[in-house]
Amino acid sequence: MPEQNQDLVEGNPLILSEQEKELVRRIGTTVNYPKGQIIFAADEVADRVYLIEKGWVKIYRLSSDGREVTVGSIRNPGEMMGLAETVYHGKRTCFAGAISRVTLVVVLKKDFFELLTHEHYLALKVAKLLAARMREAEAMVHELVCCQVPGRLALLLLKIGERCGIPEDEGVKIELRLTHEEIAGMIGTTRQTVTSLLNTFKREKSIEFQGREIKILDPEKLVSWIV
Amino acid sequence: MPEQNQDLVEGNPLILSEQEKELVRRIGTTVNYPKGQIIFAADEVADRVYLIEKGWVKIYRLSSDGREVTVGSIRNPGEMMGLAETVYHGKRTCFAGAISRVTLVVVLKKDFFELLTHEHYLALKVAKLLAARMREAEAMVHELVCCQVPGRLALLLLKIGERCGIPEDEGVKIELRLTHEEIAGMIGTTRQTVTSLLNTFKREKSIEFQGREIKILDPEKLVSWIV
DNA sequence: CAATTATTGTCGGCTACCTGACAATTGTTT
DNA sequence: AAACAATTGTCAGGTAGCCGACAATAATTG
Repeated sequence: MPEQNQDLVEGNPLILSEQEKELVRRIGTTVNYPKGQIIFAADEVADRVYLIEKGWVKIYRLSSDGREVTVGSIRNPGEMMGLAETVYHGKRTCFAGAISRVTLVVVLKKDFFELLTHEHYLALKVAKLLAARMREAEAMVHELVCCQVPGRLALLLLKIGERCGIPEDEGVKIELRLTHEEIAGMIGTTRQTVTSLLNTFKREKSIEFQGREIKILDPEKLVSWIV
Repeated sequence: MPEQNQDLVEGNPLILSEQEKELVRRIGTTVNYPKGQIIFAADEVADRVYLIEKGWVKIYRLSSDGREVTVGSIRNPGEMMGLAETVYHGKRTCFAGAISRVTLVVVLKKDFFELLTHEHYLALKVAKLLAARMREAEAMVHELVCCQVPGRLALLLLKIGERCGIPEDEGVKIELRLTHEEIAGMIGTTRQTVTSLLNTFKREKSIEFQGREIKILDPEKLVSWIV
């Protein structure tokens, strides 16, 4: 059972506290999705929000040539998703896909808004959450503009490691079984480039492969790729 | 006097309504900044938010080699700024610089939060605002990943035109007097590339220069650059 | 368990775009 | 008006990373 990096829960505005989760659970329905399932799609009406209980979800758009572009980051257990579009407008602009087997609490927009007006400190929490995501998105833009591909890949690995990595002897294991194609979509490059760079990182012993999982051995070395 | 595209005010979540602005004005102080002035800087304590009354502001970060990277879009009159960082954490992560002469209403965090709890529908407005910005940032990421430089420049011109362009006979004039360097920072490319592309656009009569201002003559042609 | 599909590894050519360098023009200061 | 600074225009390398193609594994399916 992957135990979350505990210091990230307290004070992390992205993750709901146990009480907050409880409030959401009370007005929602729990649902399971198998790996690979699409949870919502672009152009659908955004009439519900989700709380992730178990598993990971990727938020992506489709480019004109059909490639998946991960515009948000990966959403972890304890996070909400589908928030921005539900709070704001009518329609989804992106897709949400289950990276692993996922358990979600689904809450209808109407019920969610009612909760927000009653527990009105929650409205502030939502604002904080969106603010934190904003910052993340801005950081992403910054990286895309300033770093080249090796740096972006190194950064991605480090970020994923921090977010949902499992500390082990001699490194941090990333249990998400991302394909190189998925990784490429997250940092704006091609599959081939990801393959070759990961092998470069492996050769210099920054990372190691365990089956299809990646283990970060030397974060320092990865950092040095970030130009 | 640049009159805002009226249909963008109603229903545009980025721009405050007249009543909302009035509420903000009542608890804030009006200040003027000359063109070029830095309004806030990275690492400062984020203890205030701003309402833009007149002029335009760019939100940017500095890359390690000193280039300005515009991570948010340009902020227009009627918009708030400095919101995300004030709502969320302690410190600014980016800079705000006056593109033109600017008039702002400055509101202290404490007072702003008090307003939010009293006029609690305003908290929802803030959430909506941040949600809209999120979407914008995600669109930016998508563009950076999927479009090449000519497409990104075309898109930028079209977006600026829509946001703060002034419809004229035979086109839309962009009154912001952006330098090619500034434009480069907004789409992640170099100054030289911007210069040469703008001239390409001029040659095909998609745009025209009026002094240092740009006028969009043929949006269709610009769209066709977006691969 | 074989058969099929998905994922990874590798390589050569190609091109979009960056880098640096310098001249021409425009804007600003004294 | 002269002097200076900032912005724009242009051009010749150089290169990071894309594209296509194919082989080698690994994972799924019937």
